[in-house]
Amino acid sequence: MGQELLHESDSSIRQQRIQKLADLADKGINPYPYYYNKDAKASELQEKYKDLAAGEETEDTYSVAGRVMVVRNSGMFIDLVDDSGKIQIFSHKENLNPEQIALLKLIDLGDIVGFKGTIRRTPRGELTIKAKDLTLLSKSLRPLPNKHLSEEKIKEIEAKIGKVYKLTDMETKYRQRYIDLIANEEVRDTFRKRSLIIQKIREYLISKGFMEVETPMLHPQAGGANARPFITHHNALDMDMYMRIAPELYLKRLMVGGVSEKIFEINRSFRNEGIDTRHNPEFTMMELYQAYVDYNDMMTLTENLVSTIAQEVLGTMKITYGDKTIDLTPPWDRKTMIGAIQEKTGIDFSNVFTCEDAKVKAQSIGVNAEDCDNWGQVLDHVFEEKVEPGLIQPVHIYDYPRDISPLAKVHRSNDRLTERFETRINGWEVANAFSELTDPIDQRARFEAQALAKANGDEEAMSIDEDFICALEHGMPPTGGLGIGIDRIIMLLTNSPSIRDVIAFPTMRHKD
RNA sequence: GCGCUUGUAGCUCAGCAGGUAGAGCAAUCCCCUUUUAAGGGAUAGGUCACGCGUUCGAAUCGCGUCAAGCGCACCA
Repeated sequence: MGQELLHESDSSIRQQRIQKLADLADKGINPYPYYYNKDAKASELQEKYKDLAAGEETEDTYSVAGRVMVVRNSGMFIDLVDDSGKIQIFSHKENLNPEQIALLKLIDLGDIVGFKGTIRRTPRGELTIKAKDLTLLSKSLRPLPNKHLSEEKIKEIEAKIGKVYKLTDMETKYRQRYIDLIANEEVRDTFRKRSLIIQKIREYLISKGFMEVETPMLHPQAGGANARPFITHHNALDMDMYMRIAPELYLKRLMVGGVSEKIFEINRSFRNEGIDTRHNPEFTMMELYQAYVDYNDMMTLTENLVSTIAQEVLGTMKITYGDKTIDLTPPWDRKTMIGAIQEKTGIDFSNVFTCEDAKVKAQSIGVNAEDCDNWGQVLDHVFEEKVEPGLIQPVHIYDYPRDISPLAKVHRSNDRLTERFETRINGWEVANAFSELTDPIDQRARFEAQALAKANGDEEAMSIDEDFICALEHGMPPTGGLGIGIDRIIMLLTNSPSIRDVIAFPTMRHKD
Protein backbone atom coordinates (compact mmCIF):
# COMPACT_ATOMS: atom_id res chain seq x y z
CA MET A 1 0.00 0.00 0.00
CA GLY A 2 2.87 2.32 0.70
CA GLN A 3 4.77 0.89 -2.24
CA GLU A 4 3.98 3.64 -4.70
CA LEU A 5 5.18 6.18 -2.18
CA LEU A 6 8.70 4.82 -2.28
CA HIS A 7 10.89 6.79 -4.63
CA GLU A 8 14.61 6.72 -5.04
CA SER A 9 14.78 10.40 -4.18
CA ASP A 10 13.23 9.87 -0.75
CA SER A 11 15.42 10.24 2.25
CA SER A 12 16.01 7.06 4.15
CA ILE A 13 14.23 8.38 7.21
CA ARG A 14 11.11 9.00 5.20
CA GLN A 15 11.36 5.57 3.60
CA GLN A 16 11.70 3.94 6.99
CA ARG A 17 8.62 5.66 8.24
CA ILE A 18 6.61 4.79 5.17
CA GLN A 19 7.59 1.19 5.91
CA LYS A 20 6.18 1.69 9.39
CA LEU A 21 2.87 2.66 7.81
CA ALA A 22 2.79 -0.81 6.29
CA ASP A 23 3.67 -2.38 9.64
CA LEU A 24 0.82 -0.44 11.23
CA ALA A 25 -1.57 -1.57 8.50
CA ASP A 26 -0.57 -5.17 9.23
CA LYS A 27 -1.59 -4.62 12.84
CA GLY A 28 -4.90 -3.14 11.73
CA ILE A 29 -3.95 0.30 13.02
CA ASN A 30 -5.01 3.42 11.10
CA PRO A 31 -2.12 5.88 11.37
CA TYR A 32 -4.47 8.76 10.55
CA PRO A 33 -7.61 8.21 12.63
CA TYR A 34 -10.63 10.49 12.95
CA TYR A 35 -10.83 11.70 16.55
CA TYR A 36 -9.43 11.44 20.03
CA ASN A 37 -11.24 12.05 23.26
CA LYS A 38 -8.66 14.45 24.69
CA ASP A 39 -9.79 15.67 28.08
CA ALA A 40 -6.80 17.57 29.45
CA LYS A 41 -4.08 19.90 28.31
CA ALA A 42 -0.50 19.70 29.50
CA SER A 43 -0.44 23.06 31.22
CA GLU A 44 -3.80 22.48 32.92
CA LEU A 45 -2.40 19.37 34.53
CA GLN A 46 0.86 21.07 35.44
CA GLU A 47 -1.18 23.74 37.20
CA LYS A 48 -3.69 21.41 38.81
CA TYR A 49 -1.03 19.10 40.26
CA LYS A 50 1.63 21.66 41.04
CA ASP A 51 1.48 20.69 44.72
CA LEU A 52 1.78 16.95 44.12
CA ALA A 53 4.99 15.90 45.83
CA ALA A 54 7.85 14.13 44.08
CA GLY A 55 7.34 10.38 44.16
CA GLU A 56 3.58 10.61 44.78
CA GLU A 57 1.03 8.87 42.62
CA THR A 58 -2.69 9.39 42.09
CA GLU A 59 -5.43 7.33 40.51
CA ASP A 60 -6.68 10.39 38.59
CA THR A 61 -6.96 9.45 34.94
CA TYR A 62 -6.62 11.77 31.95
CA SER A 63 -6.29 11.56 28.21
CA VAL A 64 -3.72 13.91 26.73
CA ALA A 65 -2.62 14.36 23.14
CA GLY A 66 0.12 16.20 21.32
CA ARG A 67 3.36 15.88 19.42
CA VAL A 68 6.17 13.60 20.59
CA MET A 69 9.10 15.99 20.96
CA VAL A 70 11.61 14.09 23.06
CA VAL A 71 12.03 10.37 23.63
CA ARG A 72 14.22 8.97 26.40
CA ASN A 73 15.07 5.46 27.50
CA SER A 74 13.88 3.75 24.34
CA GLY A 75 10.43 5.25 24.52
CA MET A 76 9.87 4.72 28.22
CA PHE A 77 9.80 8.48 28.70
CA ILE A 78 8.27 10.84 26.18
CA ASP A 79 7.87 14.61 26.27
CA LEU A 80 4.48 15.30 24.77
CA VAL A 81 3.85 18.88 23.64
CA ASP A 82 0.46 20.41 22.95
CA ASP A 83 -0.52 24.03 22.38
CA SER A 84 -0.43 24.72 26.10
CA GLY A 85 2.92 23.22 27.00
CA LYS A 86 4.68 19.96 27.82
CA ILE A 87 3.93 16.90 29.91
CA GLN A 88 6.00 13.77 30.37
CA ILE A 89 4.63 10.34 29.51
CA PHE A 90 5.87 7.23 31.31
CA SER A 91 5.26 4.02 29.38
CA HIS A 92 6.23 0.84 31.20
CA LYS A 93 5.51 -2.71 30.17
CA GLU A 94 3.89 -3.33 33.56
CA ASN A 95 1.12 -0.96 32.58
CA LEU A 96 0.73 -1.74 28.89
CA ASN A 97 -0.26 -4.90 27.06
CA PRO A 98 1.99 -6.46 24.37
CA GLU A 99 0.02 -4.87 21.52
CA GLN A 100 0.49 -1.46 23.09
CA ILE A 101 4.19 -2.08 23.65
CA ALA A 102 4.48 -3.07 19.99
CA LEU A 103 2.72 0.13 18.94
CA LEU A 104 5.02 2.16 21.17
CA LYS A 105 7.97 0.79 19.23
CA LEU A 106 6.50 2.25 16.03
CA ILE A 107 6.13 5.75 17.53
CA ASP A 108 8.66 8.27 16.24
CA LEU A 109 9.74 11.73 17.16
CA GLY A 110 7.23 14.11 15.62
CA ASP A 111 4.23 11.78 15.72
CA ILE A 112 0.95 13.02 17.15
CA VAL A 113 -0.09 10.60 19.88
CA GLY A 114 -2.80 10.36 22.52
CA PHE A 115 -2.00 8.85 25.91
CA LYS A 116 -4.44 7.86 28.62
CA GLY A 117 -3.17 7.21 32.10
CA THR A 118 -2.81 8.25 35.69
CA ILE A 119 -1.07 11.26 37.17
CA ARG A 120 2.12 10.83 39.15
CA ARG A 121 5.15 12.89 39.94
CA THR A 122 8.46 11.09 39.48
CA PRO A 123 11.09 11.04 42.21
CA ARG A 124 13.01 13.55 40.08
CA GLY A 125 10.03 15.89 40.29
CA GLU A 126 8.56 15.67 36.79
CA LEU A 127 4.77 15.57 36.47
CA THR A 128 4.05 12.49 34.44
CA ILE A 129 1.21 10.51 32.88
CA LYS A 130 1.67 6.83 33.63
CA ALA A 131 0.33 5.48 30.37
CA LYS A 132 -2.30 2.74 30.42
CA ASP A 133 -3.23 3.20 26.80
CA LEU A 134 -1.89 4.98 23.73
CA THR A 135 -3.37 5.91 20.36
CA LEU A 136 -1.42 6.95 17.30
CA LEU A 137 -3.19 10.05 15.97
CA SER A 138 -0.92 11.03 13.09
CA LYS A 139 2.24 9.43 11.76
CA SER A 140 5.00 11.89 10.89
CA LEU A 141 7.02 10.86 7.85
CA ARG A 142 9.58 13.63 7.97
CA PRO A 143 12.29 14.15 10.57
CA LEU A 144 12.21 17.16 12.88
CA PRO A 145 15.03 19.61 13.37
CA ASN A 146 17.03 18.24 16.24
CA LYS A 147 18.92 19.28 19.25
CA HIS A 148 22.39 20.46 18.61
CA LEU A 149 25.00 20.56 21.22
CA SER A 150 27.42 23.44 20.95
CA GLU A 151 28.48 24.77 24.34
CA GLU A 152 26.35 27.81 23.81
CA LYS A 153 23.27 25.78 23.03
CA ILE A 154 23.77 23.50 25.96
CA LYS A 155 23.39 26.51 28.20
CA GLU A 156 20.16 27.36 26.45
CA ILE A 157 18.92 23.84 26.95
CA GLU A 158 19.80 24.01 30.60
CA ALA A 159 18.03 27.32 30.89
CA LYS A 160 14.89 26.16 29.16
CA ILE A 161 14.07 22.65 28.12
CA GLY A 162 11.59 23.86 25.53
CA LYS A 163 14.35 25.09 23.26
CA VAL A 164 15.97 21.74 22.73
CA TYR A 165 14.68 21.66 19.19
CA LYS A 166 15.91 24.47 17.07
CA LEU A 167 15.66 25.67 13.52
CA THR A 168 17.69 28.72 12.54
CA ASP A 169 17.83 28.58 8.75
CA MET A 170 15.92 31.69 7.68
CA GLU A 171 14.75 30.28 4.40
CA THR A 172 13.25 27.19 5.98
CA LYS A 173 11.71 29.24 8.77
CA TYR A 174 9.86 31.43 6.28
CA ARG A 175 9.05 28.92 3.55
CA GLN A 176 8.06 26.11 5.90
CA ARG A 177 6.73 28.02 8.87
CA TYR A 178 5.08 24.91 10.27
CA ILE A 179 8.53 23.46 10.97
CA ASP A 180 9.58 26.72 12.60
CA LEU A 181 6.48 26.59 14.78
CA ILE A 182 7.00 22.97 15.76
CA ALA A 183 10.65 23.52 16.56
CA ASN A 184 10.75 26.93 18.17
CA GLU A 185 8.67 27.81 21.20
CA GLU A 186 9.43 31.52 20.87
CA VAL A 187 7.97 31.51 17.36
CA ARG A 188 4.77 29.95 18.68
CA ASP A 189 4.74 32.71 21.31
CA THR A 190 5.10 35.42 18.68
CA PHE A 191 2.14 34.22 16.64
CA ARG A 192 0.00 33.71 19.70
CA LYS A 193 0.79 37.29 20.66
CA ARG A 194 -0.07 38.45 17.17
CA SER A 195 -3.50 36.93 17.52
CA LEU A 196 -3.95 38.36 21.00
CA ILE A 197 -2.89 41.86 19.92
CA ILE A 198 -5.42 41.92 17.09
CA GLN A 199 -8.11 40.53 19.37
CA LYS A 200 -7.40 43.23 21.95
CA ILE A 201 -7.52 45.96 19.32
CA ARG A 202 -10.95 44.72 18.25
CA GLU A 203 -12.16 44.54 21.81
CA TYR A 204 -10.87 48.02 22.56
CA LEU A 205 -12.50 49.60 19.54
CA ILE A 206 -15.78 47.76 19.99
CA SER A 207 -15.84 48.82 23.65
CA LYS A 208 -15.53 52.42 22.43
CA GLY A 209 -18.57 52.02 20.21
CA PHE A 210 -16.85 51.30 16.88
CA MET A 211 -18.47 48.95 14.40
CA GLU A 212 -16.30 46.56 12.40
CA VAL A 213 -16.92 46.63 8.66
CA GLU A 214 -15.49 45.05 5.54
CA THR A 215 -14.76 46.79 2.27
CA PRO A 216 -13.50 45.49 -1.10
CA MET A 217 -10.05 44.11 -1.71
CA LEU A 218 -10.62 44.21 -5.47
CA HIS A 219 -10.84 47.79 -6.65
CA PRO A 220 -11.73 49.07 -10.12
CA GLN A 221 -9.11 51.75 -9.50
CA ALA A 222 -6.37 51.97 -6.92
CA GLY A 223 -6.76 54.73 -4.36
CA GLY A 224 -6.45 55.85 -0.79
CA ALA A 225 -2.66 55.92 -0.68
CA ASN A 226 0.36 56.75 -2.78
CA ALA A 227 1.59 53.33 -3.80
CA ARG A 228 1.99 51.08 -6.77
CA PRO A 229 -0.78 48.49 -6.93
CA PHE A 230 -0.96 44.86 -7.97
CA ILE A 231 -3.04 44.53 -11.10
CA THR A 232 -5.28 41.56 -11.79
CA HIS A 233 -8.07 40.77 -14.20
CA HIS A 234 -11.68 39.74 -13.84
CA ASN A 235 -12.56 37.42 -16.69
CA ALA A 236 -16.36 37.55 -16.70
CA LEU A 237 -16.41 41.33 -16.49
CA ASP A 238 -13.35 41.52 -18.74
CA MET A 239 -11.86 44.29 -16.67
CA ASP A 240 -8.58 44.92 -14.91
CA MET A 241 -8.84 45.24 -11.17
CA TYR A 242 -6.43 46.46 -8.55
CA MET A 243 -5.65 44.81 -5.25
CA ARG A 244 -6.38 47.43 -2.68
CA ILE A 245 -3.56 49.63 -1.49
CA ALA A 246 -5.75 51.10 1.27
CA PRO A 247 -9.38 50.76 2.38
CA GLU A 248 -9.68 54.50 2.95
CA LEU A 249 -11.95 55.61 0.14
CA TYR A 250 -14.46 52.82 0.76
CA LEU A 251 -14.54 53.41 4.48
CA LYS A 252 -15.31 57.05 3.84
CA ARG A 253 -18.13 56.06 1.53
CA LEU A 254 -19.52 54.18 4.51
CA MET A 255 -19.16 57.34 6.59
CA VAL A 256 -21.24 59.15 3.97
CA GLY A 257 -23.78 56.36 4.26
CA GLY A 258 -23.87 56.74 8.00
CA VAL A 259 -24.20 53.07 8.86
CA SER A 260 -22.36 53.98 12.03
CA GLU A 261 -20.65 57.14 13.21
CA LYS A 262 -17.67 55.02 14.28
CA ILE A 263 -16.34 52.31 12.02
CA PHE A 264 -13.14 50.32 11.66
CA GLU A 265 -11.64 47.63 9.47
CA ILE A 266 -8.70 45.33 10.14
CA ASN A 267 -7.57 43.69 6.96
CA ARG A 268 -4.92 43.24 4.32
CA SER A 269 -3.64 45.81 1.87
CA PHE A 270 -1.27 45.11 -1.00
CA ARG A 271 1.49 47.24 -2.38
CA ASN A 272 3.67 46.32 -5.32
CA GLU A 273 6.89 47.63 -3.86
CA GLY A 274 10.17 46.49 -2.42
CA ILE A 275 10.55 44.00 0.40
CA ASP A 276 12.66 44.69 3.45
CA THR A 277 12.56 44.23 7.20
CA ARG A 278 9.65 46.66 7.50
CA HIS A 279 7.74 46.01 4.27
CA ASN A 280 5.88 42.95 3.03
CA PRO A 281 3.82 43.19 -0.19
CA GLU A 282 0.71 42.23 1.74
CA PHE A 283 0.34 43.65 5.20
CA THR A 284 -2.35 44.25 7.77
CA MET A 285 -3.83 47.68 8.35
CA MET A 286 -6.34 48.92 10.84
CA GLU A 287 -8.25 51.95 9.69
CA LEU A 288 -10.94 53.70 11.68
CA TYR A 289 -13.20 56.68 11.12
CA GLN A 290 -15.10 58.65 13.72
CA ALA A 291 -17.66 61.34 12.88
CA TYR A 292 -17.64 64.80 14.49
CA VAL A 293 -14.04 64.67 15.72
CA ASP A 294 -10.77 65.92 14.27
CA TYR A 295 -7.13 64.86 14.16
CA ASN A 296 -6.49 65.96 17.72
CA ASP A 297 -8.90 63.30 18.92
CA MET A 298 -7.14 60.78 16.67
CA MET A 299 -3.82 61.50 18.41
CA THR A 300 -5.37 60.76 21.78
CA LEU A 301 -7.09 57.68 20.47
CA THR A 302 -3.85 56.37 18.93
CA GLU A 303 -1.85 56.63 22.12
CA ASN A 304 -4.62 55.25 24.29
CA LEU A 305 -5.16 52.32 21.94
CA VAL A 306 -1.50 51.34 21.55
CA SER A 307 -0.60 51.79 25.21
CA THR A 308 -3.65 49.85 26.36
CA ILE A 309 -2.83 46.96 24.05
CA ALA A 310 0.75 46.89 25.34
CA GLN A 311 -0.49 46.84 28.91
CA GLU A 312 -2.96 44.05 28.24
CA VAL A 313 -0.66 41.87 26.16
CA LEU A 314 2.68 42.48 27.88
CA GLY A 315 1.58 43.77 31.26
CA THR A 316 3.60 46.94 30.82
CA MET A 317 3.74 50.10 28.75
CA LYS A 318 7.54 50.16 28.82
CA ILE A 319 8.61 47.82 26.07
CA THR A 320 12.00 46.51 25.04
CA TYR A 321 12.90 46.51 21.36
CA GLY A 322 16.38 45.27 20.59
CA ASP A 323 18.64 47.28 22.85
CA LYS A 324 16.11 50.08 23.23
CA THR A 325 13.51 50.76 25.84
CA ILE A 326 10.41 52.48 24.52
CA ASP A 327 7.89 54.03 26.87
CA LEU A 328 4.37 53.91 25.45
CA THR A 329 2.77 55.56 28.46
CA PRO A 330 0.49 58.38 27.27
CA PRO A 331 0.45 61.23 26.62
CA TRP A 332 2.97 61.08 23.76
CA ASP A 333 5.03 63.97 22.44
CA ARG A 334 3.39 66.10 19.77
CA LYS A 335 5.50 68.14 17.39
CA THR A 336 4.65 69.96 14.21
CA MET A 337 6.61 68.77 11.21
CA ILE A 338 7.99 72.26 10.65
CA GLY A 339 8.86 72.57 14.34
CA ALA A 340 10.58 69.19 14.45
CA ILE A 341 12.68 70.12 11.43
CA GLN A 342 13.56 73.50 12.90
CA GLU A 343 14.53 71.89 16.19
CA LYS A 344 16.88 69.52 14.41
CA THR A 345 18.29 71.69 11.64
CA GLY A 346 17.63 75.27 12.64
CA ILE A 347 15.73 75.91 9.44
CA ASP A 348 12.25 77.38 9.70
CA PHE A 349 10.43 76.23 6.60
CA SER A 350 7.36 78.27 7.49
CA ASN A 351 9.35 81.22 6.18
CA VAL A 352 10.25 79.43 2.96
CA PHE A 353 7.58 79.80 0.34
CA THR A 354 8.70 78.32 -2.96
CA CYS A 355 9.86 74.93 -3.97
CA GLU A 356 13.11 76.37 -5.28
CA ASP A 357 13.89 78.21 -2.05
CA ALA A 358 13.09 75.06 -0.09
CA LYS A 359 15.52 73.06 -2.22
CA VAL A 360 18.24 75.62 -1.55
CA LYS A 361 17.62 75.38 2.18
CA ALA A 362 17.67 71.60 2.00
CA GLN A 363 20.92 71.67 0.08
CA SER A 364 22.43 73.92 2.76
CA ILE A 365 22.11 71.09 5.27
CA GLY A 366 23.22 68.38 2.88
CA VAL A 367 19.85 67.09 1.77
CA ASN A 368 19.50 66.61 -1.96
CA ALA A 369 15.89 67.43 -2.84
CA GLU A 370 16.38 67.94 -6.57
CA ASP A 371 13.76 65.36 -7.49
CA CYS A 372 11.05 67.07 -5.44
CA ASP A 373 8.22 68.76 -7.30
CA ASN A 374 6.92 71.07 -4.60
CA TRP A 375 7.52 72.67 -1.21
CA GLY A 376 5.80 69.87 0.67
CA GLN A 377 7.89 67.13 -0.87
CA VAL A 378 11.08 68.98 0.05
CA LEU A 379 9.84 69.33 3.60
CA ASP A 380 8.99 65.64 3.76
CA HIS A 381 12.37 64.71 2.35
CA VAL A 382 14.25 66.84 4.86
CA PHE A 383 12.16 65.38 7.64
CA GLU A 384 12.93 61.80 6.62
CA GLU A 385 16.63 62.50 6.28
CA LYS A 386 17.26 64.63 9.31
CA VAL A 387 14.56 64.05 11.89
CA GLU A 388 13.00 60.62 11.54
CA PRO A 389 15.99 58.43 12.49
CA GLY A 390 16.17 60.03 15.94
CA LEU A 391 12.50 59.53 16.82
CA ILE A 392 12.71 56.45 19.00
CA GLN A 393 10.13 57.32 21.63
CA PRO A 394 6.54 57.69 20.44
CA VAL A 395 5.76 61.06 18.91
CA HIS A 396 2.97 62.51 16.80
CA ILE A 397 4.37 64.62 13.97
CA TYR A 398 1.51 66.85 12.87
CA ASP A 399 0.50 69.47 10.31
CA TYR A 400 1.76 67.85 7.14
CA PRO A 401 2.13 69.82 3.90
CA ARG A 402 -0.94 69.99 1.73
CA ASP A 403 1.17 69.04 -1.31
CA ILE A 404 1.68 65.51 -0.01
CA SER A 405 -1.66 64.98 1.75
CA PRO A 406 -4.38 64.74 -0.91
CA LEU A 407 -7.02 63.23 1.36
CA ALA A 408 -6.61 65.46 4.42
CA LYS A 409 -8.53 68.62 5.23
CA VAL A 410 -6.72 71.93 4.86
CA HIS A 411 -5.38 73.23 8.15
CA ARG A 412 -7.87 75.58 9.74
CA SER A 413 -5.23 78.30 10.18
CA ASN A 414 -2.64 77.68 7.43
CA ASP A 415 -3.66 76.73 3.94
CA ARG A 416 -0.23 75.33 3.00
CA LEU A 417 -0.72 72.63 5.60
CA THR A 418 -3.27 69.96 6.39
CA GLU A 419 -4.60 68.57 9.63
CA ARG A 420 -2.64 65.38 9.29
CA PHE A 421 -0.24 63.60 11.59
CA GLU A 422 1.96 60.56 11.49
CA THR A 423 2.96 58.75 14.64
CA ARG A 424 6.54 57.56 14.84
CA ILE A 425 7.82 54.86 17.16
CA ASN A 426 11.36 53.54 16.87
CA GLY A 427 11.71 55.78 13.82
CA TRP A 428 8.93 53.92 12.00
CA GLU A 429 5.67 55.27 10.78
CA VAL A 430 3.10 53.32 12.74
CA ALA A 431 0.07 55.59 12.32
CA ASN A 432 -1.19 58.08 9.77
CA ALA A 433 -4.28 60.15 10.47
CA PHE A 434 -6.14 63.26 9.53
CA SER A 435 -9.10 65.44 9.83
CA GLU A 436 -10.62 63.89 6.73
CA LEU A 437 -11.14 66.02 3.68
CA THR A 438 -14.92 66.20 3.32
CA ASP A 439 -15.18 69.08 0.82
CA PRO A 440 -15.92 67.51 -2.58
CA ILE A 441 -14.79 70.58 -4.50
CA ASP A 442 -11.42 70.63 -2.79
CA GLN A 443 -11.13 66.85 -3.08
CA ARG A 444 -11.57 67.11 -6.82
CA ALA A 445 -8.86 69.76 -7.00
CA ARG A 446 -6.50 67.54 -4.97
CA PHE A 447 -7.19 64.55 -7.18
CA GLU A 448 -6.53 66.69 -10.24
CA ALA A 449 -3.15 67.71 -8.86
CA GLN A 450 -2.41 64.03 -8.24
CA ALA A 451 -3.52 63.09 -11.72
CA LEU A 452 -1.19 65.72 -13.13
CA ALA A 453 1.72 64.28 -11.15
CA LYS A 454 0.81 60.83 -12.39
CA ALA A 455 0.76 62.09 -15.96
CA ASN A 456 4.23 63.49 -15.34
CA GLY A 457 5.52 60.09 -14.39
CA ASP A 458 4.79 59.66 -10.66
CA GLU A 459 3.75 56.02 -10.60
CA GLU A 460 2.53 56.23 -7.03
CA ALA A 461 0.26 59.22 -7.52
CA MET A 462 -3.50 58.84 -7.28
CA SER A 463 -5.97 59.27 -10.06
CA ILE A 464 -9.34 60.96 -9.95
CA ASP A 465 -11.96 58.77 -8.28
CA GLU A 466 -15.23 60.20 -9.62
CA ASP A 467 -17.34 57.74 -7.71
CA PHE A 468 -15.71 58.77 -4.45
CA ILE A 469 -16.21 62.47 -5.19
CA CYS A 470 -19.83 61.75 -5.98
CA ALA A 471 -20.12 60.14 -2.54
CA LEU A 472 -18.61 63.22 -0.88
CA GLU A 473 -21.03 65.41 -2.80
CA HIS A 474 -23.82 63.73 -0.87
CA GLY A 475 -22.31 65.04 2.36
CA MET A 476 -19.93 63.41 4.81
CA PRO A 477 -19.83 64.56 8.42
CA PRO A 478 -16.65 66.10 9.81
CA THR A 479 -14.57 63.00 10.50
CA GLY A 480 -11.32 61.97 12.09
CA GLY A 481 -9.61 59.05 10.37
CA LEU A 482 -6.71 56.88 11.50
CA GLY A 483 -4.64 54.10 9.99
CA ILE A 484 -2.30 51.89 11.98
CA GLY A 485 0.21 49.41 10.57
CA ILE A 486 -0.63 46.35 12.60
CA ASP A 487 2.43 44.34 11.63
CA ARG A 488 4.75 47.06 12.86
CA ILE A 489 2.89 47.32 16.15
CA ILE A 490 3.26 43.56 16.51
CA MET A 491 6.97 43.79 15.71
CA LEU A 492 7.38 46.32 18.51
CA LEU A 493 5.38 44.32 21.03
CA THR A 494 7.09 41.02 20.21
CA ASN A 495 10.60 42.44 19.83
CA SER A 496 10.80 41.07 16.29
CA PRO A 497 13.58 42.46 14.07
CA SER A 498 11.80 41.75 10.76
CA ILE A 499 8.22 42.03 9.55
CA ARG A 500 8.67 38.48 8.28
CA ASP A 501 8.92 37.31 11.86
CA VAL A 502 5.33 38.41 12.53
CA ILE A 503 3.74 37.31 9.24
CA ALA A 504 3.24 33.55 9.23
CA PHE A 505 3.88 33.15 5.52
CA PRO A 506 5.82 36.15 4.24
CA THR A 507 6.12 36.76 0.52
CA MET A 508 9.03 34.80 -0.90
CA ARG A 509 10.49 34.45 -4.33
CA HIS A 510 9.21 31.44 -6.20
CA LYS A 511 11.48 28.47 -5.86
CA ASP A 512 11.48 25.10 -7.54
C1' G B 1 17.95 47.32 -9.07
C1' C B 2 23.19 47.70 -6.68
C1' G B 3 26.77 45.97 -2.90
C1' C B 4 28.40 42.56 0.96
C1' U B 5 27.69 37.71 3.06
C1' U B 6 25.73 32.80 2.84
C1' G B 7 24.09 27.90 0.43
C1' U B 8 28.27 20.76 2.71
C1' A B 9 23.91 14.41 5.73
C1' G B 10 16.90 15.46 8.34
C1' C B 11 18.91 19.73 11.97
C1' U B 12 23.27 22.68 13.77
C1' C B 13 27.99 23.11 11.90
C1' A B 14 33.46 21.77 10.61
C1' G B 15 36.44 20.92 6.22
C1' C B 16 38.46 25.57 1.68
C1' A B 17 47.56 27.41 0.69
C1' G B 18 42.94 22.08 -4.77
C1' G B 19 44.02 15.29 -3.92
C1' U B 20 37.49 13.47 -4.77
C1' A B 21 33.87 14.60 2.71
C1' G B 22 33.61 14.81 8.78
C1' A B 23 31.29 15.78 13.97
C1' G B 24 27.15 16.16 17.44
C1' C B 25 22.11 15.39 17.53
C1' A B 26 18.21 12.80 14.56
C1' A B 27 17.82 7.55 12.05
C1' U B 28 18.49 1.75 12.06
C1' C B 29 19.95 -2.69 15.05
C1' C B 30 21.59 -4.58 19.86
C1' C B 31 22.45 -3.99 25.25
C1' C B 32 20.87 -1.50 29.69
C1' U B 33 17.43 1.22 32.03
C1' U B 34 11.89 4.94 36.58
C1' U B 35 14.86 8.82 32.72
C1' U B 36 15.13 13.99 31.79
C1' A B 37 21.05 16.84 26.99
C1' A B 38 19.56 9.16 29.92
C1' G B 39 23.85 5.72 29.00
C1' G B 40 26.91 1.88 26.16
C1' G B 41 28.05 -0.77 21.42
C1' A B 42 27.50 -1.34 16.12
C1' U B 43 25.51 0.40 11.34
C1' A B 44 23.61 3.36 7.63
C1' G B 45 23.00 8.21 5.49
C1' G B 46 25.69 13.43 1.12
C1' U B 47 24.99 14.76 -7.63
C1' C B 48 29.33 19.45 -0.98
C1' A B 49 22.52 24.79 -4.36
C1' C B 50 22.92 24.37 -9.99
C1' G B 51 25.80 25.02 -14.69
C1' C B 52 30.24 26.04 -17.32
C1' G B 53 35.45 26.61 -16.99
C1' U B 54 40.88 26.23 -15.10
C1' U B 55 43.52 21.70 -13.58
C1' C B 56 46.25 15.17 -14.04
C1' G B 57 42.61 16.13 -10.08
C1' A B 58 37.61 21.08 -7.46
C1' A B 59 33.21 21.13 -1.80
C1' U B 60 37.74 24.00 -2.03
C1' C B 61 40.01 28.46 -7.60
C1' G B 62 37.27 31.56 -11.78
C1' C B 63 32.75 32.98 -14.41
C1' G B 64 27.52 32.55 -14.67
C1' U B 65 22.57 31.08 -12.73
C1' C B 66 19.17 30.21 -8.67
C1' A B 67 17.74 31.01 -3.55
C1' A B 68 18.39 33.43 1.26
C1' G B 69 20.12 37.20 4.94
C1' C B 70 21.89 42.13 5.72
C1' G B 71 22.85 47.12 3.90
C1' C B 72 21.78 50.90 0.16
C1' A B 73 18.33 52.50 -3.43
C1' C B 74 13.09 52.43 -4.41
C1' C B 75 9.07 52.68 -1.34
C1' A B 76 5.35 55.03 3.72
